[in-house]
Amino acid sequence: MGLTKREEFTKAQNELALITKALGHPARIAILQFLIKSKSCYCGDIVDELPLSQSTVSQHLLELKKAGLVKGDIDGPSVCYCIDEKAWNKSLGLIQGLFGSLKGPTCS
Amino acid sequence: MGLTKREEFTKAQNELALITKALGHPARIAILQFLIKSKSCYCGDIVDELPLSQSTVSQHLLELKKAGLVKGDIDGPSVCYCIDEKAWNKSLGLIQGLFGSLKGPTCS
DNA sequence: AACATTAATCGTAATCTTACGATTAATGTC
DNA sequence: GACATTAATCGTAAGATTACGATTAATGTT
Repeated sequence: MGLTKREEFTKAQNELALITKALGHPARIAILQFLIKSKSCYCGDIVDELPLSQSTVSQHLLELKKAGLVKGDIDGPSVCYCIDEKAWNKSLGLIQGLFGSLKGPTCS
Repeated sequence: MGLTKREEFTKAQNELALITKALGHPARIAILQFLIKSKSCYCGDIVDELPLSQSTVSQHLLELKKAGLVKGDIDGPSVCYCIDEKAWNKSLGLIQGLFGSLKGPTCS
């Protein structure tokens, strides 16, 4: 065992889980907050800000990229990481869809 | 290595990550959706609905409980699992706080 | 061309997660 | 009290995640 039964769940469930999973680490929250507050950013700037090594930050950025939250534009020898605004808004929509589907108490 | 450096991040970052991490598995999304759509629910009902064993569902429910999204009220030999509405709304607020902090493009 | 800078990737180790079956604990029913 | 039902917990196996240092690849600078 030890492997998630993704194929047993719906595409929508997997999609939402992929996004929230990417958000499920404090370092990745910190990276996103940094990208938002300091505008356009290089991996090196994030490494300077966070208590993690360059390779670890690079790995977290890859997670965020796989979830679609972030995109990286090559800029010379650097890569400029930015929030993918379209995906960002869509992701919030998916999350709000889940939270908003609760209308009243689920039990009394 | 192999262990998240939680203490290096803020309490708020860890709190948000705990919630999103709990949401980061399709089975747990499915469980929450089931609790919402079918109102008050027992673990056994969830087991019948999902392609997972009783012990695995129990484990996922524990994850959701640790994140505070769900609470379990003992009802005879059963446990009635419900969305913790207060925590639910607070969680959405935290997530919206992150998403809403993006005002414009992070890079051009 | 030689060198510096930047970030991805590789290799590795520790730990966590996911999943299951089996067992146990708690409650209710006969 | 014996038995059934419900769900937690235990034990275990496979695999994923987190983290690091070292290396590599790509680009820019001298």
